[in-house]
Amino acid sequence: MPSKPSPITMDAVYTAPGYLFRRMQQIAVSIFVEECSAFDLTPVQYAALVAIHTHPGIDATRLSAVIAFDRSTLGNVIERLESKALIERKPSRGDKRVKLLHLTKSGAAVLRDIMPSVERAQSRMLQPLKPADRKALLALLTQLVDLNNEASRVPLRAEDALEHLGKAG
Amino acid sequence: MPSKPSPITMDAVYTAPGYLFRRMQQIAVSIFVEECSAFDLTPVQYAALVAIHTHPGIDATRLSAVIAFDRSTLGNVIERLESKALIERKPSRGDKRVKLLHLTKSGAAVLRDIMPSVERAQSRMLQPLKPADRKALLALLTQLVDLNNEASRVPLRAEDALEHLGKAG
DNA sequence: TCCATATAGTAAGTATACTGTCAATCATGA
DNA sequence: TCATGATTGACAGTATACTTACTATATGGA
Repeated sequence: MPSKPSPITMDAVYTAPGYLFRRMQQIAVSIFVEECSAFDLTPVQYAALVAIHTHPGIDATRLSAVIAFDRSTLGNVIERLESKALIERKPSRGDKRVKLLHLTKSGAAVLRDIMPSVERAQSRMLQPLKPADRKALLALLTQLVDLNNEASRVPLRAEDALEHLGKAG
Repeated sequence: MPSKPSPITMDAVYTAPGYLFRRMQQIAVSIFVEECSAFDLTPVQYAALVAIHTHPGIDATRLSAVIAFDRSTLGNVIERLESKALIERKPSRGDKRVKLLHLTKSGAAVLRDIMPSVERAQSRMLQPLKPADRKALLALLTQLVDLNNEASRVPLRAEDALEHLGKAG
């Protein structure tokens, strides 16, 4: 038998996981930007720098798979990083379509220097919880993101990204 | 003594709570939009509709406090809801600055009809976890968002929002 | 070789999210 | 009452995030 629709209250919003994920993401960005204000880097730009540092000579499409960010969005992010002279784009010899990404000296220095601030930011996000709860939340979240990988518009493909090494350039 | 900086790996990104919150938020939006595609409503627009339904005659500033969304952003959201004829803006008699928000008949109908899809979406987000883990994650997340409320740019002020009732109009 | 298909990067369009700023309006206190 | 400061909604500007479409280029098979 069909159940009567329950009256709509704000709990329909406040207790919904989607709402909590959104709020927490906004809080996380806010904390990150605050801790890292001296470096003028957003969380997305930071992640891109790390990935380019870890995969020198990666191209934009693979970069998007490695950090699971949208390809179109990433184009703009790359532009901003380039205009700040933190990265360089060089044409690939093998494939005229792709542009290979490398950190500049300045980009490598910024990445090195920002790390302590990033770690402070990441700590602050979970700070209000008891240590055991921090571990539990992180474990559950890691698990959930992994299990939901295919549900995301841009699934994480960490493996694919390694193929390019040695092939391009 | 100062510790040597550890080499930067992708784990600096993958295991960071901020990164996991971002990924999970994107997955959540993706699932919501998919389940609710028949209604052409975004998660933010849905939350606004619920809040306006629950607080008829609320103004934009209080609405922003009730759902903890940025005031500037909310202006655009309200515009879109109005252009879809889901809500109405009426001038307040008491205060010439404010515009009071109400659902239209159409808005109330959409809100009633979309609820099952929203609930399916919210379920799907946590589906991959075991039931006990879903409860645990939700509890920790609720706690963390609440404890971090003041760290967010737009803290939730559910109480404030109730004051307006009976005063305005 | 040539054609169909696939891919890389780009661009346009929409929707959040936040920063500032501004004019109009309101509330308060001298 | 009048000057001051606060509030409301609007706007401009920047940065994600995603969709669709487009060009240039690669690649595979007939």
